[in-house]
Formats: sequence, C-alpha cells, structure tokens
Amino acid sequence: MKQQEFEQKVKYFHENMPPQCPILYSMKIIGSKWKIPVMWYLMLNDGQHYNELKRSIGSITNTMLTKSLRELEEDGLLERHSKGTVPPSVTYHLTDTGKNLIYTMGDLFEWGKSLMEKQQ
Amino acid sequence: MKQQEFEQKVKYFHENMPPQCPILYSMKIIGSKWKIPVMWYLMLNDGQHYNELKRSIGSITNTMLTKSLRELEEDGLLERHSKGTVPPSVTYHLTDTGKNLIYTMGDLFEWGKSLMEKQQ
DNA sequence: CGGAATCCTCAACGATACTG
DNA sequence: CAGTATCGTTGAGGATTCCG
Repeated sequence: MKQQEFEQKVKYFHENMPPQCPILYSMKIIGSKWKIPVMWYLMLNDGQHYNELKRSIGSITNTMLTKSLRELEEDGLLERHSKGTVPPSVTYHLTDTGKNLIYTMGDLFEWGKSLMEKQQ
Repeated sequence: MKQQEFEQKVKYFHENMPPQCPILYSMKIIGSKWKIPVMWYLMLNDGQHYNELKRSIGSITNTMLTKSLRELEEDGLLERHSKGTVPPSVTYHLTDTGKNLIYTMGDLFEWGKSLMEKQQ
C-alpha cells in the first residue's frame, strides 16, 4: 500500500463518517467471544442443526451458543428455521448480510495472518 | 456478491487456515474497547502527543490510554517517540502495519454502514 | 433435540489520587 | 507533560441443572 492510497482512504472515511462509527458498530455486533466461530462454522457448513453446530465449535456452552445465535439472528446475520415438530428440528442459515460479513473479513484474515507470521 | 464468489472465498479460507485463526488473532489485538478509537484518531492526525490524543478521544482515562498504547506498540501497530527531555515530550506514530490495518477496515466500514442504515 | 434458568467468577474497565 | 498506583465496579462468560 502506498502512502497516497492511505491518505485517500482517510479522506474517504472522514467524508463518509456517520454520527456513530460503523467500525465500532460492526465490532459490537461481532465482537463478543463466539460470534466469529459461530459464523465461521456456519459458513463451512450452512444449515447445521443446533447440536451439530455445538459439536463443530467444540467448547461452547449451551448458554453462549443460544445467546450468540439469538443476537446474530436479531442483527440479521443468520436465520433460524424451525420445523415445529416433536422432537424439534432447527437449522441455522447465513443470510446475505452474514455472507457479506464473512467475505468482508478476507482482508482482516490476511492482515492477521501476516502479523502472526511476523511475530514468531 | 455472487454465491460463487462466496464459495471461492470459503475455499480459500479453508486452504490457507493456519493452526490459529487469523481473524480471532486480529480481533484479540484490536478488540478491546479503545484500540480502534486510538488508531482512528492517530490516523486522522499522526504524531500526536499523549495528552493531545487523550483530548481527541475525549472520554478515555489515563489508565486505559496508556494500556492501549503500550499494547498497540508491543504488537507493532504504532511507535512511541520520546525526546527524553524534561518536561517529557512523547509522540505516537502509526507503523505500516498499523496503517494497513486501518486500510483493511475499509470493507468492515462499508458493511457496518449499510447495516446501520438498514436497521433504522 | 434444542434449548431455558440460575448462580458464580474473574478480568476488563472506570474513578481517583499522586508523581518525576 | 506523560504518565503510575490503587481500588472499586460491572457485565461477559462459564458451570451446572433442568425442561417440553
């Protein structure tokens, strides 16, 4: 990245900044401990059931998985599909907004990866 | 974004995933409350003094500003330049890694912005 | 199977005061 | 000017148990 590109980006940020910072807003939505893992394993295998997802993630508790799913649903990053049967059958699906988020994370993935490699 | 692009990204993530997830790694570095604001105001005006930066951010305490600055320095996102004089004169400067991070946030900025607009 | 309810712990953060 | 030191608070997250 050139200095000039950076300055253009700064200018763009400045001119397009709404009252509340969109980055902080995004971080609030995806910043809690299990949000990224949930989105991640749903990305790898969309439409997983609750317990399937729980096994994929591994160490998450019911409390936190439920809480994360509810919040992500409320923010429109995923959808909950229930069949309403007994026993229950519920699957979770990324929305376009959710997929866009994952896609958006590509650059941060690269940034973190190169920093990891630099630090060891 | 098309479904095909998304799937290519998923494939890429999968094939390039190191033992520890780079996104979680990044979030750990910049996820605490004041990291983004500190980087942000340093981006808007690089080379600010400690108290200048404190006034820019506004509501941050000494404790948290110092802690954030130390950690960001340790992770190589900014540099601390001290003149070693009395009274002290210290300025803070983004490194290339730090500038790259800010630049990288562009997509997340857009994602959050469009979600904000959608939600009200 | 897919959760809900409760209780508990600890670390992040804040408030305040002080200093070379 | 550029921080430290100390203490108090709060809420995110964990552990456990129970339920239709």
